[in-house]
Amino acid sequence: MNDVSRISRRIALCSVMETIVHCAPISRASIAKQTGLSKQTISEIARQLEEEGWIRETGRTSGHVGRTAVTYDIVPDRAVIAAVDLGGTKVRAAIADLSCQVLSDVEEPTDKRGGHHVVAQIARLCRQAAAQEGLDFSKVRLAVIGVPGAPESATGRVLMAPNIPGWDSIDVTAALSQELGVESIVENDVNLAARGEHWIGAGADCDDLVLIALGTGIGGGVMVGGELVRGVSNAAGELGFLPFGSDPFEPQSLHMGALERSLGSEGIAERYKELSGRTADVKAIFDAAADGDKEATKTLDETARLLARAVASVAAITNPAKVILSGSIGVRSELVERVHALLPLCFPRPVSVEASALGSKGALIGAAAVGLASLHAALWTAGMQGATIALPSAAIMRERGVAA
Amino acid sequence: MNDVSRISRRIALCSVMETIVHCAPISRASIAKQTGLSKQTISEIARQLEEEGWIRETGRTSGHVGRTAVTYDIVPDRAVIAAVDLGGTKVRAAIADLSCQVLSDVEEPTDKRGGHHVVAQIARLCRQAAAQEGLDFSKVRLAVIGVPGAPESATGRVLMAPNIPGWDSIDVTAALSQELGVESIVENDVNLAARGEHWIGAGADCDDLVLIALGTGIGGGVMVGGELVRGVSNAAGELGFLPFGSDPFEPQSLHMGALERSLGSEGIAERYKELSGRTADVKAIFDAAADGDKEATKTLDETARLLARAVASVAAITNPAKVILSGSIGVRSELVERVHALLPLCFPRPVSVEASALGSKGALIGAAAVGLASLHAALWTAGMQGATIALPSAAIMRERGVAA
DNA sequence: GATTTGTTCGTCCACGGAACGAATTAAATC
DNA sequence: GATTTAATTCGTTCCGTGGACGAACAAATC
Repeated sequence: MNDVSRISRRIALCSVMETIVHCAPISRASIAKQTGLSKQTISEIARQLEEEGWIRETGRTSGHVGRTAVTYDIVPDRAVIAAVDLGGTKVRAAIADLSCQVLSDVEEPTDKRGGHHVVAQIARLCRQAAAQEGLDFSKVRLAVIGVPGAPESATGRVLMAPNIPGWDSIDVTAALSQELGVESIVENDVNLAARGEHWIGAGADCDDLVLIALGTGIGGGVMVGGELVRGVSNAAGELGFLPFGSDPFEPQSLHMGALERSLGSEGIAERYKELSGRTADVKAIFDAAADGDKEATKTLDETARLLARAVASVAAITNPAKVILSGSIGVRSELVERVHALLPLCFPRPVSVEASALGSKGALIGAAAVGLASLHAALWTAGMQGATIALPSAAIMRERGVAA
Repeated sequence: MNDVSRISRRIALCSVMETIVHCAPISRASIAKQTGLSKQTISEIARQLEEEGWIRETGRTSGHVGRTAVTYDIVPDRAVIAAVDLGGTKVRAAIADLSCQVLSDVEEPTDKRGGHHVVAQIARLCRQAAAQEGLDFSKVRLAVIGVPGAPESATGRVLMAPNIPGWDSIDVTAALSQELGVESIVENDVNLAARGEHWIGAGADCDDLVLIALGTGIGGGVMVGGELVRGVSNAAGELGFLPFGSDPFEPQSLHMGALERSLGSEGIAERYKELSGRTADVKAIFDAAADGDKEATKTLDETARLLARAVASVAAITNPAKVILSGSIGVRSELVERVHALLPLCFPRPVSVEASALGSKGALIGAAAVGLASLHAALWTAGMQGATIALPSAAIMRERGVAA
């Protein structure tokens, strides 16, 4: 027997697993109803899954007419993944299990020495996170690492990550895989944040969205049809290089993009200085504006105009249902509200603009989402073209008490 | 037997059809080798396909050791589709058959009365194209119509199509389906052009590309991972609304986008007038520049700078492997070369920029591509998630003598 | 004779449906 | 209130069928 004839079992198995992940605990009869497969097919598959340790009996139904049913549940720690959010100042790691719970979040300041030190730090944090849940690290099958910068898939290097010295010259993916002993996926952190919001955050209700992260710099995560857009060199969503805000043809705009120069935190501070003559960091400018400082208010207005233009740009190109603002600066309601007011003045179509729901956990949750989807795919769909096991919906996750 | 158990046959059938479409004429033994299915499975399926009239014997192999093989081929006119490119000034229609040949291109000036008159005209042209190939119109299964504007899938109206009066208030899709008696798909013409270039044009070697059409106005077709990006309201690629070029917050920018106002043909002519005081249309400006007119040259420089910024914008957001310039103005080498020179000055990553290979036939070929893919899907994949029959590659099509 | 094509035959996987026993609740009767 | 009966649901066994594969073999050609 070759590929094709076993494929129906594969499909059946996937749809059973998906149903259990979504609806556990659930009886075999219910699975049969949901999947449309016959009861004895379900029984066969359930027997196999139980033998292999993926699921187990957890109880029985009661209280309604008819025979009680045995209910099955995922064995959550049969396989887990590690999710990591590497920032310029701190690293966070978490473990996510097969039932899609995100567990044991640990955190540390980023090792300033960069290079292999950070690789080792990540590996240590992952082990620590696993240990904290009482899990043997061998249960970890995959690590997803969100990084600020553009991972280059061919070489494993991470380009444009100024806060992590040395990562543009070592094969980070290989080093991490080696250090952890499992496959690792390195992905841009803003992309992951978008994936996170799409799973259980502000974008859970739409498959076409863009997340704009505004902090020290500006970045974007683009999703089309529920899939992340990575681009040919993992550089999609580099909104900092949108050619307006400052003169895009000035040579410096090749290093720090035209928009980033005027919309990044430095640019905002500079604008305030130009208007008022005073030096202040972004937080101080927000405070000053709240206290009625004219120039600070003007600075925020100007900033929001640029942000609105950035939103208009992505809306013009990918026409998303929603644009999510995130990052320490992007989530400020002063900005979000200004964008609400300004966007209709420069873009004719309605675009829903919202602040991030997951905040600083976005990238970590996104890493979990990517990792779990990838794990499911590796374990069960096994190369079936187009077949995927959807993650449980935001509604289900809320029900299970996973707060954002 | 229900869905699941028949699925392996479905998959086998799809992969046999794909192989025949790609490699016809081909023997059953070769199909078996290519698909990995066993010889007798292929024989069974071939028998069924022949009975249903999809394929037929066309010859026998000879000249090599061993028994001669019977070769099979698609019955090309067993089912065909109609492809239509509706422009503001003319309508073109073509028939494309199952073997993916695009036949019998007919053309007419667009009926200026708009509305149902244009619907009727399209239907007539489609019938005419079929008749020209000696095909009974009942062979046509599907029509794909490229239109300038944004089709609204919910209502079937076509928004923002100023040259076709009335189409923003009638259900065009339904009217066409009714008039033709077959399902019809209405799609933005620039999107289709992108799809066409991706199939057998300048973008045949990459799955992430953006086509920018520069003519009277400016539009974009975005492909990510080999799929068209339509956006939540079919308005992806509305590059005219990129917020630079003119002041995006001027109220008029809500009607004609900021970039379109300065990069559309009117904007170019206006720029020339401002610089030189002379009135000229775009073609005359190109001619004047060729004759050494300083202001005309300056106008083109300015235009190319804006175009380069538009390219930079899409490159920053979706990071395509290639940007294809098309449209009567966009393909001019004077512009393409200037963009080649200017883009590296305002965008740090390499992006391949090329002129369209299909020219004015792009949308028509794209419509054929969309239609054929959809027809294949309807006939054989029949709702199998993720399964697709790929169109024959550009190389195969070239071999068959389909010139761009 | 070597090689390739295409058919026939037997086998095996996998799904579905019917029938049935088991387990439980709801209703009816004593 | 206790007991019997009906209804319902769960899960298994058994059998039929679709469909793929491999082996063997006939046919056709160099």
